[in-house]
Amino acid sequence: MEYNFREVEKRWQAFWAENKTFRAEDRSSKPKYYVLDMFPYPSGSGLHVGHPLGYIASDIFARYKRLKGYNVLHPMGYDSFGLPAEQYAIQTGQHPEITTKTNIARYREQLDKIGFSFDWDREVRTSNPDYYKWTQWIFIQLFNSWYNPETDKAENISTLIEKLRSNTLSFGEGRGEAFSSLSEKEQSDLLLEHRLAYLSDTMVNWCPQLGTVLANEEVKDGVSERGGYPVERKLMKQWSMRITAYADRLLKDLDGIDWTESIKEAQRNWIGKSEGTSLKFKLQSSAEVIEVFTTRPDTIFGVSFVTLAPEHELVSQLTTPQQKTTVDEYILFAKNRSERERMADVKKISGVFTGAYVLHPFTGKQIPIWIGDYVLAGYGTGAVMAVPGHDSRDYAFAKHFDLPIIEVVTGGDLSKEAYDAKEGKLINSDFLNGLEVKAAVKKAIAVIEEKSLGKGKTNFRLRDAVFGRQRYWGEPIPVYYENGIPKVLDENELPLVLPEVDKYLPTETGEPPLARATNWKYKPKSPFEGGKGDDAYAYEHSTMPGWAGSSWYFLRYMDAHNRKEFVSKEAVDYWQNVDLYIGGAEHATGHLLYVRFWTKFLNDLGLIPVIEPAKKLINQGMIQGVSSFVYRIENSNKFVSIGLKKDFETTALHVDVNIVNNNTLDIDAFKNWREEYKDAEFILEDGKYICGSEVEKMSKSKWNVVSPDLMVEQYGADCLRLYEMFLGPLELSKPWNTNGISGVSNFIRKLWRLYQKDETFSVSNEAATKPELKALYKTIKKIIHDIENFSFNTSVSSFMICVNELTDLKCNKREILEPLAIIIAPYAPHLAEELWKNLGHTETITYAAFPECIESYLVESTFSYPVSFNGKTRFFQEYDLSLNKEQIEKEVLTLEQTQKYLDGKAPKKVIVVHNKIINIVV
RNA sequence: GCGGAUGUGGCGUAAUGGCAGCCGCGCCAGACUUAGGAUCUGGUGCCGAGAGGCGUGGGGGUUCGAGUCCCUUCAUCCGCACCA
Repeated sequence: MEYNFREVEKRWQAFWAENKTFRAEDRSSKPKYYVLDMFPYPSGSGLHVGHPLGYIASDIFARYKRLKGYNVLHPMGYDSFGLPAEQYAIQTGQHPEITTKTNIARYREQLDKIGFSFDWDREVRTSNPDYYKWTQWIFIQLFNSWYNPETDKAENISTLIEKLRSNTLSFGEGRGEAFSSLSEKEQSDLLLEHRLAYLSDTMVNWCPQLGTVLANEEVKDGVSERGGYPVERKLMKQWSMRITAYADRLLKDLDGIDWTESIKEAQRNWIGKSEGTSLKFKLQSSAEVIEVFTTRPDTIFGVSFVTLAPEHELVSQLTTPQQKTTVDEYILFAKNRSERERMADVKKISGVFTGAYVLHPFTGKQIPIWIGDYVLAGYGTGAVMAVPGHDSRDYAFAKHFDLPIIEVVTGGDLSKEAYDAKEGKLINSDFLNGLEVKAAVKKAIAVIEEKSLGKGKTNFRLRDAVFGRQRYWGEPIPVYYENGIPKVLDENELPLVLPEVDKYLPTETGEPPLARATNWKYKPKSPFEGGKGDDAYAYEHSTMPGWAGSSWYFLRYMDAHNRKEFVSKEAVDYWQNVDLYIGGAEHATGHLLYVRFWTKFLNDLGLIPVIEPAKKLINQGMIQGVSSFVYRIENSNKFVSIGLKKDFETTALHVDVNIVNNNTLDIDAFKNWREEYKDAEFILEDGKYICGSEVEKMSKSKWNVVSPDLMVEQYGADCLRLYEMFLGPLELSKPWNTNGISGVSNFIRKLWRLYQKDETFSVSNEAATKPELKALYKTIKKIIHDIENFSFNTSVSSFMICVNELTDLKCNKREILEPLAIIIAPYAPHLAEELWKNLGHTETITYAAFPECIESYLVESTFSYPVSFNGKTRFFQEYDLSLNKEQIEKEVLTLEQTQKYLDGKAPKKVIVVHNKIINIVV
């Protein structure tokens, strides 16, 4: 009886759904294990074969853990707010909610076909009001919190107000003297400078085409990540998240989590901690000072000019009348350059002299002040002390404008380039002379601090995250404005539901789409209810960014239906955090940083017991598409096969990979593919049309998308699962090809046949032989090792070896085949369930016990030693494993073969490695 | 520029410092056959008739022994980047 995967897979999928087989228990005596996939954005084009790669791996792991006796939480949901649905809505007028629902339904259907063991009762959708109510609630907690540097954690804003009132603030600029006497608006403004969710005038990445601001992570090479539109810098009143308060903890806690080194490094880079010193330079002409930040205070005597960012606040004040026109022109020039232009000519040096001077803090010498756009306004103090001898950017600037270059550290050749290395001895440096760089840095800081010229300081590259989006399809920010003062809603007023609008575009006056909503105003309580009963107040019109909902979803799965809390204490105390998180590496500095930030914040408030969202993270590689091309001869409807195309002027056109087999075009299918090709003519080679191919990102527009549905239809879900794992190491990116899938398909049939006798299902109850037991237990050992090391490709290969061996042994015994069904169940669950049932079990295989590895079946009494001479293996000799090294050495030297290879010479040394190898050195 | 990764047959890949190429695809030969893109058997790194030699991007080193460890260099991919 052949294995009918279509019938079997459908039947078991129905069984699992009906019996809620994969439901995680909230209370259990079993140890817990939480396996999470990064939830998908439900796009209109459905899943392609790349999506399931990570899901299959996590599903295997989840199923394995269930067999190992764990209470496994393995949920799935949808990150369903986002730009594509909104873009589509703008084009078609279709409400994003409708397209989102349709897309989700399609995703669900596709996911179900692959046989994932998700606990669907816990599904979450970020665009669902029951969900975003709590996203808004967390926003309110962030608004109501500030970061107390003394306790090094977030606290309720009331503790700050208390400090301001009692004038006991021991840090900051001491602006709280008369807090109580400030107006409500002034108090609000002051508090906004401390709240973790705050409103401020911020330089934002503004994308005119998308009509919204973007976070730094959403801008790549000066253009928007989505759409690729130009992005410019613009000052706007914006909601932001004070993630910088957590910079140090986000950095430090990386050491405690088992994430890939590349992700951790990307985050370290992004946070960009740098330790140095602030240093004040007094202006020559006034009492004002320019403060700079430097990591090389040791080079202080090498300063030959000071450079300010064009946006620096002192620029207009210190520029001399003679230089004013030049400087103003330069500032205008710098301002109008888009980010993209600035990045494009990083190498081009531009700047102007202000005409003003500062005094060197130690020598008192005059130092010219320049303006240059290589200095960034947003980093440090927006001003640098230029040491052209030992900083390559200062060097380039000095060379370009012919400014002096002073050598203060030995070791370089300043006529050629700057010497940036942090080694060498200090020269021309007064009290630092003769010191090594490291010692000089220490000494310089000490002297600077002693003379109150500045102090040790840490800077981060990390910026606060802009949180508002001028978009429709996102969570409304639960804020209204009362006389210009932002106020958050009460918890019982949540969710603030996304209102209906007539169009999904900004208003004519450039307001976000939410400004189109009619009657969408905050109505305060009437005087009868104890309120003031004034006018209705305007709500905030921007919405939250895509990463808001995904920054805490891992918590919601623990308690998905809780109507009173975002997650109950009981649930989070039990489930803690994610044990295994699998997803793409593209979220390294976006989602994965924000989710860590919110986790730490919620922990500070005592709402959850963990400081990190996931203990272990694995990034699956990307599956790329292999595009196929046909070559159309210019001005014709004639296509030439790739081998002959050099004789013609041709245009390469993408062709649907589904009508190309092994680079050979299905000509009839091509003619039917599109009306315009109905009468196409072809120039063939060897009677075939051969297409060209190229590896590209899998995308609809490149016609290289392979949907998992087709694979499932043709080979079955188990085959797809095994094959995707068999492709190679999980972390590796690879182009999709189905060249090897027949091997996996054959393997499944071969495995099925092991359980058959005379064309029907039948296993024997005879006792297994030693070689049979060895074949099985060797595999069990390997599979346990492989799964626990996430080496799924090698485990598929081990299954193949095992089935090959058992086939050779003609093994048909229950003692072997029953455990075999269990160990393969995580990989090929449908097949395993069917075998399990046929073996006479009435329960699902999901909770069977994973077999222990019994080492005694693997013990051998002899070993066939490779005997090598000078490292080259010459022959094999079997010895009893009870023999010790000396005995083997003695034995092996008496062999005729050995004598032959020794060729009369005396062995210099004989190395015997027990159970491994014999090496004779001549 | 900084950081991370990866280089092994025709292809995807495998090898706790111990026989390089497991497993699979492809290919070659054969068996069976109601001629199928089924199934089964054998072969398949390169050079060589053979004995044998050479082989894990290149060059050094450590070691009895290196794909694996160290140094160096090249190539490809990814992330960050006038961050003082």
